[in-house]
Amino acid sequence: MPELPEVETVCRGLDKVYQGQTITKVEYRRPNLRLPLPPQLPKLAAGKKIEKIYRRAKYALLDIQGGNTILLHLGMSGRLVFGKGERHLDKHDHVLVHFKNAPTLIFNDPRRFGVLDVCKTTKIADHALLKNMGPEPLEKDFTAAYLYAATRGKKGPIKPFIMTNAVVVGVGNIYAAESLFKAGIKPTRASGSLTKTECSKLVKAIQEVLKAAIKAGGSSIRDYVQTDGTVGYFHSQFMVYGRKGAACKICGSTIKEIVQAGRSGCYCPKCQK
DNA sequence: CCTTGAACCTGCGGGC
DNA sequence: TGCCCGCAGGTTCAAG
Repeated sequence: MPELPEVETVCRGLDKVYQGQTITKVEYRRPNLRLPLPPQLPKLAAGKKIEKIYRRAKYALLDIQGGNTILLHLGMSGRLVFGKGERHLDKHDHVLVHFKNAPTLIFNDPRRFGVLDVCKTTKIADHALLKNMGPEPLEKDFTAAYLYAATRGKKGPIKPFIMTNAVVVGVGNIYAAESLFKAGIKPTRASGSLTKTECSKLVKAIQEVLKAAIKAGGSSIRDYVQTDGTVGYFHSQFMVYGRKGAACKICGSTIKEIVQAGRSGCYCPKCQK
């Protein structure tokens, strides 16, 4: 489930629970996820308080005492769950963070596309995983003028383009499809063919879709963090994603599916030009 | 330079 | 019931 709205929601929820809490121990149950787990982290984190938890792109960032920041990426299947006692550990519970006076935080990730790393807080923007990231979609530097300039001369299709982190972060497969529907733009359009007006519509659509999803996610953070996250609370809001063959909620046309850059996506052939 | 495709993993649902 | 196949919210790297 981890797209930007989920990560944002998780960060807000975690911050409430863990800000000011003292880590007693970081425990690895395997040596790596997508990348090796940082061997220095358990020593760096033991006895340190968490100062704050926030988000950049799809990374959760945890500032800890001593000037270090933990980077956490949930990949495709990562979840953060509260510990219920070690007897209930799942085979995909890879990292456990124990606290002096708060529930154990467990990083569970069956597919192991997730990432955990640590670096100096002052160097966070230069971290290899973050340094080439484009603007945040909900910040003021992500504008129609920016997107228009970025798309000039680009021949590739717009959907994979807006999913590129160097262009804008946090727009995953679901919200790319939903945003393009909302903006009335066909996912196969050459990026460079978008007019200024269309860029403006697309920026607005991305922002509105993400904000709405964050709002919906906010109501499900408890389920998401405390249980196994099985809920599909936002599915009912999807206009196109996962709706291949179904009727468009606006015009009734049959929703079509296409594969672009290895990712399948849906669109309405009538509403999207 | 740009774009596409494969690779990294496990689990689940559908078809037979 | 069970096996095989395709597919899944992300990112990176190599090849064309």
